Amino acid sequence: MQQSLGNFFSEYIGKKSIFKNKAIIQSTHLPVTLLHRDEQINTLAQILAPTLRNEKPSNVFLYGKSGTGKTVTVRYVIQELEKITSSKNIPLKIVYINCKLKRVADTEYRLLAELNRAFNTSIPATGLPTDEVYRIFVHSVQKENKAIILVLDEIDQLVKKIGDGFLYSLTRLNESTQGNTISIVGVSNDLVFMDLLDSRIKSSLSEEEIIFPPYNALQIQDILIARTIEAFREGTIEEGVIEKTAAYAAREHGDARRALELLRVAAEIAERNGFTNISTRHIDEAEEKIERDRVIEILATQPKQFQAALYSILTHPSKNNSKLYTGDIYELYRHICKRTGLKPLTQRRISDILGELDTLGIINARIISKGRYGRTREIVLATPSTLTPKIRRILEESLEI
DNA sequence: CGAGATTCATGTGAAGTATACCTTTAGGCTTAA
DNA sequence: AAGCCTAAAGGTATACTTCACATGAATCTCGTA
Repeated sequence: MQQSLGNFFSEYIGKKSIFKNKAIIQSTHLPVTLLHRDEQINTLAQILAPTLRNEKPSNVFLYGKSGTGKTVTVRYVIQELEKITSSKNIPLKIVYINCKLKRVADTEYRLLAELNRAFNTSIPATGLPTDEVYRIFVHSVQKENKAIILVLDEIDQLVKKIGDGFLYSLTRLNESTQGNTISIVGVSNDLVFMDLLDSRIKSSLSEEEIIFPPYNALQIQDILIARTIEAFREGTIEEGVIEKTAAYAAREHGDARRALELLRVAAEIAERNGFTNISTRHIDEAEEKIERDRVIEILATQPKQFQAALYSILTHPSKNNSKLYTGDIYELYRHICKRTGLKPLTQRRISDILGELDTLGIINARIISKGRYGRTREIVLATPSTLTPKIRRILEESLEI
């Protein structure tokens, strides 16, 4: 056994890797040139350029569905901007925050705390008044004495959750930081997100807007080819793989990030199974694996109560696939709490939790009215049924059932 | 038969509570002069 | 006397509970044709 492991390792070294440079297709990689986004890059650069002359640039909003290159464009422009500012000693600081990450920036307070962290000021998780945290932030800004560009990625998530008040506070911050301007670059996946905003905020925040249209299949192919040339050894990609990947991605509103991920995971699968080439079959496997990993990742990081609620949905004895309703779930949930020693929450709270599980995309919880028989959420699992046993095992383990 | 009232099961908003954690402050102790 | 530590006081954010009211179509009621 151990002998063969040694063989395995030495063989592993001897084997030629499919990858030439794996980092190229990892999601953190920032390519040297961005394809098919010249217009957006130029516009954004023009908007932000005034910082180079110590003038406050307009606030900008970037729209576009996921994987249309928003984040990468921002990162690219930021990088170039920072190169200039640091070489010419222009006082500018750029802060990038992803609002989607739970527990990092999903309330106003936590966003502020994160902002302060960017200025190397640590803020306790609780205990301070929010306006105190604002004051600390203003103080840090003045101490650094630089113009600030604040990039808020996935800002729509945050606004949906806690409203738009914080945006108002942020724009007003300019009045209290004498001389040091703060500009906001908002990035949103939601195209109609603006409608949720208060009109005052809307006008001050979206002085400029940049739209990111989805890539079409050909553009995705371009992107994939450009990356694969650098990332993979020559001839490791079989005929039709690129096309198939692009087609998959185009089906999902032209999501380039997804396409690249698909390709990377496919390569990993191929390599692990001892293939020297990536074939279309690996793409299919990759698609499955990505979905699996995503669900499992979400699951594992959920609080116990969420897991218990989900477990109720999963194990509810609704034989003939009949629809599940909040009441049914809650009843079973209480049972599960009793068995696991978990303190049962109220139905009110479970109602909210079901809503959150819905936004996480693990379940579909549609609110319906059954007329005479009341109003409730109609709940269906949103995960592929092949995953159910696995999810179940994970939950059972975590809940110690 | 059809318009309007009723009904159910739960959605939803607001206000209150428990918990965990923060800063400030005051008192007591130690230390150095 | 100054400095430091500790504990209590006073305050906050967050997750949750409690209370009260809102929702909306199936069903019921009852006047009318």
